[in-house]
Amino acid sequence: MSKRGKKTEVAVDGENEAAPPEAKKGKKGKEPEAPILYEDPPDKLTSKDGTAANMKITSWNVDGLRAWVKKKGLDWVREESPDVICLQETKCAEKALPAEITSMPEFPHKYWAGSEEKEGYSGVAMLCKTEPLDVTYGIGKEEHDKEGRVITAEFPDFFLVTAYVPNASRGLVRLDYRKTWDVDFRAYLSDLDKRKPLVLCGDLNVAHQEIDLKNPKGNRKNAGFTQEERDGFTQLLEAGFVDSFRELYPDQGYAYTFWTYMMNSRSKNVGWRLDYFVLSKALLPKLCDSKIRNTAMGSDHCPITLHLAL
Amino acid sequence: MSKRGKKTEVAVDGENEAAPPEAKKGKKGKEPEAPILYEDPPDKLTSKDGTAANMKITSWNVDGLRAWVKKKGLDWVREESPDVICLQETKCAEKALPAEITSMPEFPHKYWAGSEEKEGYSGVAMLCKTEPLDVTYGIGKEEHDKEGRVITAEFPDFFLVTAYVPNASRGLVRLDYRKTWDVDFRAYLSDLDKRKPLVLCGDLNVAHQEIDLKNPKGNRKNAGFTQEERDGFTQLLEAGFVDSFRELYPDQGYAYTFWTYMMNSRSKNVGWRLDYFVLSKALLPKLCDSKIRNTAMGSDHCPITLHLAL
DNA sequence: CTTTGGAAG
DNA sequence: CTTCGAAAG
Repeated sequence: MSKRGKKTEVAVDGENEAAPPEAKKGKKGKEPEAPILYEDPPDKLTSKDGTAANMKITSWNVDGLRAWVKKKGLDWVREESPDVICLQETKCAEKALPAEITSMPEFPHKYWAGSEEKEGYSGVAMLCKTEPLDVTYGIGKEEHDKEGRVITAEFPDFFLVTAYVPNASRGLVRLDYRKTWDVDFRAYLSDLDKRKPLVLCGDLNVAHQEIDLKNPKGNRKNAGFTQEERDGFTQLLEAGFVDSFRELYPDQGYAYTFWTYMMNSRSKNVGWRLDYFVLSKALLPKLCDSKIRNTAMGSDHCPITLHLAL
Repeated sequence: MSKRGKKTEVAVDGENEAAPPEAKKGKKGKEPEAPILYEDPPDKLTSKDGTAANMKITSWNVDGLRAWVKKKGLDWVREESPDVICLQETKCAEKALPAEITSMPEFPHKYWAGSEEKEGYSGVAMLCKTEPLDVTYGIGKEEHDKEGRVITAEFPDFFLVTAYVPNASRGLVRLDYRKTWDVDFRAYLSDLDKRKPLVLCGDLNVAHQEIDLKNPKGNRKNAGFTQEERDGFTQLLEAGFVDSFRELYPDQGYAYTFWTYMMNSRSKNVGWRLDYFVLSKALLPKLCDSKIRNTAMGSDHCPITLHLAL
């Protein structure tokens, strides 16, 4: 097989695709293009009916908690000062957590989930300023709950679910598993939603539509943009949920939350929107804003922040 | 087994053994002691009969060539400017060598040996200003020659052998193999010595006598100071070779070439003399000096340099 | 404590 | 490209 042929197995985020289509018009295609960056507008702190925001939630795939702490990720969190911070891909056993985070007084209530098999793989966390009514781990299915991917916290007005959805992987070797996950996870969320509206946040490992990644054409066969994964997300929305960012900014392109470390993708804004706040439709009246904090560094993902007026 | 009991498996190079015995006399043993450092005296550049040195050889266990290059190891080599530089523990396949070293014009003649099985394990190199008459790899025994441990170069007046001797390892799990190695390596050197006198340099992974490491008492059961390894070195000398440093400085203690990265051993000079220039007795009249360059940084070993007047 | 390749992303 | 644990020292 030729080198070019093999390329379909990895994400198409290279040099040639750095410039957006518009910028290429009438150009030789060789000179450097100014990357189109998405500038997160000022936070809107009221809901549609004018109620003031009183709940701020941040989600960040940190790609290794220990490295991220060293890169001053916690300083950014302190500055952002959300009521809840949800972290994905902590890659850290609870006993190996740095004291900087386990002793953080701003968040007295801390919850950790890690992979039971592979150390340093997957893992999510939720840190809260106020204590949840209840906290549970996983989605209630043995086959999915050994990799530390989901924490659910119950608050008076909503469930908060943070998730690190399984990556379909190079060569899509785990796409079949991902499809099973998507079905079961959706069932889990639908059940929760019957009890109380919910907020789902985290790295959902899918770019939903073409607008949600820089290179839709080249990535149709790649993990994160297969038809199966996109359909999974569509089905989630059809089950009564909304993509809060897309709800508020239906036509906003170049708004990504992940850039591969390879090929200087971030500096060229060759990225993907993989991180979401997905809300039960019942929470839509409470939605104030859904932000992409793409200037925050420390991971290959950037944080996202949600404002609710409960 | 208790934690204390387990401690016999690893080298005793800790805090408690930092201070040399003399310094402890009449002290509580708690206050910090000034470490006794060995200061390498100025190089002597003539042999016993007054002939000027004309061959300079340096040997350095670099503990990972690529990291060592990044830490400016090559700058030190350029400054030292030996006729031959021998490197051990390169941990680098030939195809992965940094251009900084493969293109180094000071040494037009470069020879590499790497582990055939495990990538990034073991490996030695020899870089020469003048071309050797012949270069061979290994010691002519299949069972020993798959780990890239020996290069032999023939020069007009001597063979130069550089070696990275197998570590007996934690728990001495490889001590049996080491004993076999010692026998076969000694036979190899004896055979060579029949043809032409030789210089053996490298990490011989043994501290010969108590004077050759900071904590002889605690390390009798540890790799590098077992009776078996020490006897192996004694037998090598009995086969007609001399430890050039010890020959010139019979009573010099605190002269080490290796300090574990653990427990700040180097700053306390808690070390071992593991790197040697061993000479055929016939070369003794040519010996000018045998140096320990313990200010050179970039590895857990320091370089050593030999001056000969051929 | 530090290096390396390997899995994973 | 970067994270991590593993093996090795």
